[in-house]
Amino acid sequence: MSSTRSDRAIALVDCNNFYVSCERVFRPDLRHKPVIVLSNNDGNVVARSNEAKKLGIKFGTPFHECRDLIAQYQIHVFSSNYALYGDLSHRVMETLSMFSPHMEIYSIDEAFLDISFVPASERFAYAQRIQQTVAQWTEIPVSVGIGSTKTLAKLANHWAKHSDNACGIFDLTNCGNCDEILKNTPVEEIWGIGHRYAELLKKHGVYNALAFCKLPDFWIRTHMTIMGLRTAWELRGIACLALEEVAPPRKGIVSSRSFGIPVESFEALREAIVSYTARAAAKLRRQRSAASFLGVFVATNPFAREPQYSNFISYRLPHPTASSFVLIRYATECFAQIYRKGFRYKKAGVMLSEIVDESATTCGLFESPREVLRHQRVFTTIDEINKRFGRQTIFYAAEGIEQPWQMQRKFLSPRYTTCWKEIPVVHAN
DNA sequence: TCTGGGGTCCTAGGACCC
DNA sequence: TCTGGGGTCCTAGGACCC
Repeated sequence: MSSTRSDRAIALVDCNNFYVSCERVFRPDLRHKPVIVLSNNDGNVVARSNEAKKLGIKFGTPFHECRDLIAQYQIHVFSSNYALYGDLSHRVMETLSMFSPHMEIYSIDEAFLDISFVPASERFAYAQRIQQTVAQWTEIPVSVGIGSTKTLAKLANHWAKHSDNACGIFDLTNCGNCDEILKNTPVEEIWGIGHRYAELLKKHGVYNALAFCKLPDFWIRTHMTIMGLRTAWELRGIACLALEEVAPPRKGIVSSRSFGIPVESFEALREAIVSYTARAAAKLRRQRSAASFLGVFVATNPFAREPQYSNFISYRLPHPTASSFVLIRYATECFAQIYRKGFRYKKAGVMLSEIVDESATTCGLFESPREVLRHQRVFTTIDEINKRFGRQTIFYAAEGIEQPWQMQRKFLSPRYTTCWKEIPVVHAN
């Protein structure tokens, strides 16, 4: 079980309470104070500072359910500011890329680094350097977990944050008693085991990671599919998950939002649909793909006691495309077919699927190649301008100007790093 | 009053075909 | 009376992740 463990070393670097840490970069007065960040539309709590966690604020709690605690303890509240988080994430990842030639950006706040080239005895110090450099260059605190597989690196990261000596670093490749660590890790903390499988395992008397990876392969395979079996092998130190250094293109792209207020009119809802389609199309072009299938959905608020309606319609495009013009045209047509008057809509969205490489796009039978090329030039230009000067610098008139349906973000902080108008100002006294 | 958004993969079962 | 066997494709649903 242990022979392969020391050969390979994967570090999982994870930003601590990432969204909260981002808010604190330009608000150092908020250090050591309870801070929370809300999901889109100021719906639920999605990030909490350690102080807020200690006060009993749980992940995912609806905002309105914690108002009392917020008032009582003067918790600082922020709406999600993705412009800020995305930019700071990029800076953290750039910094991390200096520490390994092989890196997988796993999410907005996590990356796996292959650090097998670092001798076992120096890995802890290496992790410290990572931590210090990221802190100095970006002000974002990170934790580092090291293991011989991705799953073990994840598990190590858990202990980096939760062990008594919590310095934010834990090296499982260099630890005296791995079995003891696995034994102290509850099954629900294992990466790849969610609450359903955790329940199932506990029902069978399996409570910790050590007991889990000692289960017979056949049992795991039968009850938890091949995915569960991979997880078990990874915990045993046998790598089943490769480092994905190049993100594979998305197979589906969804752009959807809940509205800040219920929307009833055909025109306002159509604005939202056009806006989401434009966003999805831009994502599509960014990964150099084209979509063959388009879906549109609308829904009322399932939590409200009022007439409910939801519908979804999909449409096979005449040929794969990434043209916003084309996609907007079909999305609008689809929307017109499912819209029903007299409902208070809360959410709408657009899905693009059956995604192919842009080189596979063909010119439609009744389109002129010149027209298609013209479209491509227009979008390349628009995308470039929006990239340089900020999203929505150029947008479609049909997206609307006022956009009363926009999501609610009452506690939004400035876009300190991505918008000239909101750049921080230093006052000299 | 107020409840997010965006992804992945696997499996079972049905339709259909030869 | 006997009532095959193997394959593909699609879909819905379930599990997971951040």
